[in-house]
Amino acid sequence: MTGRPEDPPPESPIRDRLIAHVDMDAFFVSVERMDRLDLENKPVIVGGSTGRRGVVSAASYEARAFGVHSAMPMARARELCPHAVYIQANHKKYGEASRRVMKTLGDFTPAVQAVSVDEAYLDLSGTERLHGPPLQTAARIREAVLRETNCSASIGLASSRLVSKIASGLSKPAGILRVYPGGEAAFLRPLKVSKIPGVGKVMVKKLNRLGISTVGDLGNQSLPFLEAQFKNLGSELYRKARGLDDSELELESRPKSIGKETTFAEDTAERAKLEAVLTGLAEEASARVRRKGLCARHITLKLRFSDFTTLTRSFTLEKPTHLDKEIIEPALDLLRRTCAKEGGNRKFRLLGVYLSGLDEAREQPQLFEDAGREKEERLVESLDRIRDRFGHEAVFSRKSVERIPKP
DNA sequence: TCTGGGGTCCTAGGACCC
DNA sequence: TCTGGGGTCCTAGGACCC
Repeated sequence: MTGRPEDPPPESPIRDRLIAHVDMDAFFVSVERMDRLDLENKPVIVGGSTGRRGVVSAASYEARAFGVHSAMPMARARELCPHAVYIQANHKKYGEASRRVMKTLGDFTPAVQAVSVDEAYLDLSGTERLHGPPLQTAARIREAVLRETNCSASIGLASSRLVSKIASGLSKPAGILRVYPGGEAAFLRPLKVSKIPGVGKVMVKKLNRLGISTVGDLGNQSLPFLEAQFKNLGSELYRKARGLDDSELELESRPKSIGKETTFAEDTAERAKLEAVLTGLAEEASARVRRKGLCARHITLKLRFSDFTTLTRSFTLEKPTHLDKEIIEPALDLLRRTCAKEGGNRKFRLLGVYLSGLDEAREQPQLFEDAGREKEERLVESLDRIRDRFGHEAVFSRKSVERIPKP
């Protein structure tokens, strides 16, 4: 990262950067509209997949007019907007559309950080001679995305990730908003504190209790006061309120964790079913870890009871692994121990497995006692090949098959 | 109204080591 | 006998994001 001629000298002001935050508008809805012209101008709601137990993943602007928003329980959405078109979320489809969006963004700069399926930061610093003035560049990016994917995007332009993200949010839908260097604090001052990324429901409540409702109010507080109230978060708030953010784009990153969880259509206390489901979840999570060429050291079991209380139990392996059976066994063990201790006869609402402590999979030295392991490696390899062609459901372990009740 | 599934980051206590 | 200080790892929980 050092010594390249285009790097600015370290003392040069960071605000010379030009960061764009590209945020797709109601992305899942746009993708669904690609192959359904009849959805144009109608309220459309894309929702979760667990029977009636879903939440809204995306709502078209027509649906939002009725008060529907993402993360809202589907039951509530149906009350507010019964005449909307309801569509089951298809994440595979959105992932493919997302790749096309990111590829299009990559035509403007190699410095693209995809932060989620529908959002990316672009570092456009120094591209003015190539692309022209920033606002014009943003308009061309928006048009290119629309042309290539038929999806609408909003774009914020500013000197940092923080401010460009807030700007894109305010410009929605299909807008472009630029905050000029030096104007960050004035731009932020009138906004509600909830506009600051990282300030959620809990923090808003706490701030409001202190008489702080706008970013301007927040900016009037002293650093010691905010630190006393919020510890480390306080100093972050102090900086964010002033639009200060010198964080870099993360252009290449390895995931920190990979997990798979599911909410049952109906709560259950049936041990055989729980173990079968957990086995399936662990297999799928470890298959995804393998696909990325990684190994995991920590296994976390997540469970949620009928009353929505949620707990996690984790276990650290001696050696990282990506083998199904080395993950399934400890996961089942965590489940059994937890049931014995605090399960009682409580019904479960959700089960999940998360794998973390991820690292590159390394070739293990071939020891004699590893013959069984070697066999296991070849087994999962061939299973993965089948799954690559036919999907994860093409192959089940004996355990998860035996115990999954026939639909 | 009744709460998905994929994640990230932070905090904090206790164990353990030097 | 009374009792250090720092660092790292493990575990659990919680806020937050899309």
